[in-house]
Amino acid sequence: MGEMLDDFPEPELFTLNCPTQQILDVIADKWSVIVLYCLAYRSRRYTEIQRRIEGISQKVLTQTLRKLERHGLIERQVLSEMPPNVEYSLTALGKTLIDPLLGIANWSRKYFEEVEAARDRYEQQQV
Amino acid sequence: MGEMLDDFPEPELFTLNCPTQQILDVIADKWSVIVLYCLAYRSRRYTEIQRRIEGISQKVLTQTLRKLERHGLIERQVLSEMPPNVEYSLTALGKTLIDPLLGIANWSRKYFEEVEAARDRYEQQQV
DNA sequence: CGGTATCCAGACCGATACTG
DNA sequence: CAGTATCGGTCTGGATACCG
Repeated sequence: MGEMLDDFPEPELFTLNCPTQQILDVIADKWSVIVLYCLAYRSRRYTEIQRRIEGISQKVLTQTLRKLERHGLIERQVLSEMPPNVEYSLTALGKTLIDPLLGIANWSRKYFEEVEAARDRYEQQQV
Repeated sequence: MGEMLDDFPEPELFTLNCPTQQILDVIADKWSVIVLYCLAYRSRRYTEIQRRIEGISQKVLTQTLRKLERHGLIERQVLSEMPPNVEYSLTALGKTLIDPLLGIANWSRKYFEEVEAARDRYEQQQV
C-alpha cells in the first residue's frame, strides 16, 4: 500500500512507439540533424547542400532529404526542370525543431572534451 | 568586396568530425537517448532497464550501455558478483545531457501529430 | 543539375544457446 | 542475474553508371 509503482514523472515519454521514439526514428541518424541545420538560415539548392556537408554521398543525401520531406520538416521546390533547379527549405514545422537541435549542438561543444577524455580513459583500462 | 562568404553564424557547428557530429555518432541512434532517459531519475539494474525499454534485445542493450559508458555518460557499478548485481547510473556529465534531450522529447510530444499528418499527406500523393 | 538504378561489402540486429 | 558467443538475415552506405 502506497508502494511507488513508477518513479518516472512522465512514464510515457520513451515507451515503445511513443511520440518521442517515432520522432527519433526520423532524426536520430547520421545525417538528418546536420541537413536540417544546413537549411536553418535559408533555403539551398541540392548541390549547395552536398558541397556544405562533407562526407555525405549523393544517394544518402537524397534519401535523407526525402525522409525529412516526407515527415514535413523540409520542403522541396522545383524551380526549373531544364536546367534542373531544386531548392530545399525548412517548413514552418521544421523551423520549430532548430532550437531543440541547437540545444544538442551547444551541449556537444561545451562537453566534447570531457567525452573525449572519458573515451581515452576507458580505452586505457581495456589494455 | 564585402561579399558574404558564408551565412552560417557558426560555420563549424556541423562540419565533418566537428564536436556535434562526434556526439551525434554516440547518441543519435535508436536506443541511446531512451536508455539515458531511463536512468535520468535514479540508477537501475540491468534487468530493470531491459524490462522498462520495450523492444530492445539483450545484445543491443548491452552494446548501448557499453557505448554510453565508454563515452562517460553512464557508470557501471558491480555491486555483487554472485548473485550478479550490476547498477547503471548517469555520471555528472550524463546528467547535463538530460535537459537538451528533454528539449527533443518535448518537441516530439508537441508536434508529433503534425509530423504524422505530413507523412499521411505525402503518402497520399505517392499513390 | 539533380537526380535514379544497380551492385556489393560491411555494419547492424534479433534469435538462440550457453555461462559464472 | 547479467551477461557472452555465435549465426543468419537485414539494412545501410559507398561506388559506379546512367539519365532528362
